[in-house]
Amino acid sequence: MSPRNAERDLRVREERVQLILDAAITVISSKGFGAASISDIAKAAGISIGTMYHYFSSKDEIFADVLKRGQLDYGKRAAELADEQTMPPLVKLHEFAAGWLANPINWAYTIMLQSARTTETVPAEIRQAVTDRFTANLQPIARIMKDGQGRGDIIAGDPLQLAFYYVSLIQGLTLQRAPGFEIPVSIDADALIRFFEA
Amino acid sequence: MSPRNAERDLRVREERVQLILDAAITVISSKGFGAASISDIAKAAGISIGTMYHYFSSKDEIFADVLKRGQLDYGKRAAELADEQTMPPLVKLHEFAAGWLANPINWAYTIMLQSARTTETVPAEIRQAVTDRFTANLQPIARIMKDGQGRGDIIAGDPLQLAFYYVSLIQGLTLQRAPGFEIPVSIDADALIRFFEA
Amino acid sequence: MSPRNAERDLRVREERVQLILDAAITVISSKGFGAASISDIAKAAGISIGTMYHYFSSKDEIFADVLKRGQLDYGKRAAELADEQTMPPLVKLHEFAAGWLANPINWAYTIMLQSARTTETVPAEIRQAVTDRFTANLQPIARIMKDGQGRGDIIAGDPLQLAFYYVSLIQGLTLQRAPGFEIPVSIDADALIRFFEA
Amino acid sequence: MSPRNAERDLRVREERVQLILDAAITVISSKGFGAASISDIAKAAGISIGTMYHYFSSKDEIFADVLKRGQLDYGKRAAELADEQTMPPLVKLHEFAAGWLANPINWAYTIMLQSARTTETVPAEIRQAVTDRFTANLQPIARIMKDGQGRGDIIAGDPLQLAFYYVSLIQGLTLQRAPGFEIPVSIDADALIRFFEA
DNA sequence: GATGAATGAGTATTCATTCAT
DNA sequence: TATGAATGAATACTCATTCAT
Repeated sequence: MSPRNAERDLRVREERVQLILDAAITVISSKGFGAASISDIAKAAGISIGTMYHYFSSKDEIFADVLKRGQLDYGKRAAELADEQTMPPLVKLHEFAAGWLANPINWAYTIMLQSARTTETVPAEIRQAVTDRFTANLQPIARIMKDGQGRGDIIAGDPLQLAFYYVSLIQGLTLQRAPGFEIPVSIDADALIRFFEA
Repeated sequence: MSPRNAERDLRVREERVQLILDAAITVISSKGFGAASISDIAKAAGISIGTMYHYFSSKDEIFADVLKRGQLDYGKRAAELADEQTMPPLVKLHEFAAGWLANPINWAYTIMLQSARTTETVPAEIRQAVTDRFTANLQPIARIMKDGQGRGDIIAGDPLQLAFYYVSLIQGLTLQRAPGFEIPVSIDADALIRFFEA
Repeated sequence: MSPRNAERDLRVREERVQLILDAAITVISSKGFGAASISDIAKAAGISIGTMYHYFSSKDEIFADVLKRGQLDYGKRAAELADEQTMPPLVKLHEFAAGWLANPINWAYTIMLQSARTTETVPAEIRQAVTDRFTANLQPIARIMKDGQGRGDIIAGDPLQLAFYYVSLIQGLTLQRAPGFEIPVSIDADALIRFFEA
Repeated sequence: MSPRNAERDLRVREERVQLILDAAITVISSKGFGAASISDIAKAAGISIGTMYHYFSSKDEIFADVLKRGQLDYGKRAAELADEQTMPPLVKLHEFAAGWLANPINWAYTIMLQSARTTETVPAEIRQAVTDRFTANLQPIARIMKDGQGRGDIIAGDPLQLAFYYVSLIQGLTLQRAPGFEIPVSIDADALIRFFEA
């Protein structure tokens, strides 16, 4: 019946979705979360508005998926580092922080995370899902903290709480990086991990 | 006409302005920065839209003034603590963090600060002013850090950088507090200042 | 506090509402129910789109109110005739039918009535309200039927059922009147009431 | 290529067309005339949108053809009854009305007929064609009326006018039948033809 | 023929801002 | 000063139609 190649269609679809999500986070990070419009995103992705709605049913869905993908990528990176066998824990923490701080787009994820969790108009189930993913992503970091404590490299304290403060500090720093309006203080992973060194 | 009336008028005006700014931050913190409308704020302040425009010339001005007042209050509090003579530096840091974390509205200031600094559509001079106030507010905190280092209470390092990381950590933590969607980790000033203890 | 005249404001409001409802039924009757847009109605009413939304919260509400007003007017006219003491019942039926058929806009009410009752996307409570009003409006007509039967002027049968067929016939006839595309049969109240004469 | 294939192709095509028209009237009768979309109809017919456009050049054409087929079917049924030799005229009227009222979809044809004839945006030639078919369809009904008058079974009056009122009454009654929101009056062919009995 | 992704004009709705009273 | 009705530009979303595969 179908003269189409179903497999290829699926691959094209996946590429399109990624294209749109990339465009979305780019626009959000330059225009701000509230001011990012569907037509801005469509323009950035080089597709029409109609096509956007072919892949996403609403602006909210796009934003939710952008955030979800960001959280999943971030969780994957944390899990990879936690499972890695040869790198010392402090180096892992350094790598993770450096990777996050290197991308000037990441502050946008922090804002979106916060907006999704605190804005009353966001449906409760989405707020819960975002919170759950955030909490789940703390686990691998906590494992790294615990490993480091076992080796005597990392300061004492509940590993989960340490992970939480570590992530909060990274997010707090991310927010300070406005291009062109830098604060006269260096933001670097070296200084950051010093707070967690034993 | 009489000086006493002019004086009274000025006082009434100032009260109105504060009333509106209070309403604005309340609405922003509950509905989110992007969704806060002029009519929401007017309703929260118990005045009409027309009256709002007697005191502020635009929505952007209201937002800018909300943020400015927040930054000034915050700076004043930091300066008071820095100048205080009897309290040990670590206790000052504890007090400051506890005060900030206690108010569930403060995350909204963090979001506004960030939005103002990173959104391209915000005029450059406002972005600069916000950054300047942020930088200035680091100074009293840095002084406290330096005092603590002199007494051997606080860890080594550039006091300004320590202040910056301290503030970033507070802001990062503030963002995690979504009412009803708490993360199973306690957020408290005790745990926070431990990172700065010598 | 208010420098406005509350009473006058209310009167202006009521006038505006009527103006909009008038414009709406006019547009609906010329462009069709489905093609009548908010901007068409605003243009016909000589006001801006924003003003429309000042008085009505949605297009659906406008349509519902147009229909409601039509049904209430129609019910009022039926009740007045039923209560009238001197006119013979058959003359009342003639008057009512003639009045309805005289207004070339009335077919639009019939279409709206039908659309509201049969379209699945219309909320059930509105569908029920429309049906209830329709049913209620049958009562005065049924009373006229009964009076006529008592005098031997009107054919036998359940008065409510007679009323129902009478109204259905009027509505069916209304639908046939397309301006410019007339059917070569006269539509008049005389012919209509003959079916109900004893 | 072979005549037999061409013939088969034609039959397949005709079946497809009927399938689409059936799907269209089903969707229209459940979602309403204005809300019926091409993709709804394609889904209901179990074919793709692209395929729809192989058989019909536009949405308007589909609607026009749905209505045309409905009118032709209806006219055919009327002609068959008129030509039938053994059935008494009143029974014919009863049969015709009962057949029409039995199908809960028929109200949609009445709405479409009306919309096509009164909406200004519909091309004049289509409006004329619809009117002409409607008028033509009155002829066999008028013949039945005349036969009945000859036998003394049916009331006096211009047969064409009687036919017109008869059809209008059927259409008016059809409109009242909203599923789930019935009016407490029975709608039946028995009651209907009584109005035409001598 | 069959498919459904792509397009963009059109529509409902919101909201900052103005201004007559 | 205070009010809130009026405005219209901006924005999310829909859907008939086209066309490459």
